[in-house]
Amino acid sequence: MATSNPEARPLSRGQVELIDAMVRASFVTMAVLTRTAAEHDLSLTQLRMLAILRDRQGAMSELADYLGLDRSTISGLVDRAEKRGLLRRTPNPLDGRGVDVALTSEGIELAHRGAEQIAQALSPMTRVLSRVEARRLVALLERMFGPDGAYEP
Amino acid sequence: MATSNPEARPLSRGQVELIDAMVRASFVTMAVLTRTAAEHDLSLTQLRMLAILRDRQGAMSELADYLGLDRSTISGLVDRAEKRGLLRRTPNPLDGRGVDVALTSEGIELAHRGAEQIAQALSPMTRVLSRVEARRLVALLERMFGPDGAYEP
DNA sequence: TATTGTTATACTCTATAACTATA
DNA sequence: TATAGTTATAGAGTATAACAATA
Repeated sequence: MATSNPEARPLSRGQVELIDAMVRASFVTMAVLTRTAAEHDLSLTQLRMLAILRDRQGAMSELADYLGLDRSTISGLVDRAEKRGLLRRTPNPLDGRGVDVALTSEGIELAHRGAEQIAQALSPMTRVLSRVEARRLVALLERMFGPDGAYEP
Repeated sequence: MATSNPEARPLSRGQVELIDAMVRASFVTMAVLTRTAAEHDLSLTQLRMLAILRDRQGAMSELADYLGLDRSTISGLVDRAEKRGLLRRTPNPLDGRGVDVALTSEGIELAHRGAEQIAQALSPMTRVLSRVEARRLVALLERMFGPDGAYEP
């Protein structure tokens, strides 16, 4: 439900400008990510799943937590990726209900190439900044959104 | 197809850190946008459409250009929004083939509330920065992604 | 009883292809 | 012929509800 909050704290002009800039930058960044994923016939969600599984394999339910999606949604995502040979399901030996998921070598390679290609696709923008500016921007973004690892793309 | 480019220019460590930070920040921002839209039973695409139409009404095909989507996709989006009373189609009086789209007052109000609520939802993060830092961040983002208006969220 | 995962169902988003009406 | 828009179709992503198997 829409929690209407008519007495929200008013935002300064500078705050609004920053929010607009962040939203705009995010849309551009996501568009690059989506396009890069599509070049490999992957959705953004599939690419995120590969990125997560590259760092840590685990149970279906853990995957659901990381991606913030329902378990039934994960079943479908894993189905399609498994059919493409990108990952494999294995029954959890300790819990008869559990199913673990791990990338195949093909999946690992695709995740790696995807990450590399995203970086290349974004680099024309990031290269605009000097070394000092880049470091400053990273520091500001981490102040706002938390340091490395707080979120899993 | 995946244009594999094995000889892409290598990226410095600083560049990679900046790219990672931008991607992470974008995912967080988009998650806030998606959640806020969902509170009004809107998809992110629907919210974008309302935001675009708030600034300028126009032809279906213009909407397709702004959103970067196929015209057939726009037909469906407009169908559902029209059924909800958020916008209205009117035949273009100058071109018998054309159909113009404009928000209803209900649509305008929802677009306005949506934008306000997004700003409120993002403000806990942006407020972390001082006035000077915020201004600096906006300048850096605009250097990278172009100034206001280059992209339409 | 509670949890894990799957399945059935329904809806949105998206593109492609085929179509119509107009230019 | 070319353009604007719609429709039919197909497939992915998503959630809810119902379910089976296991804990």
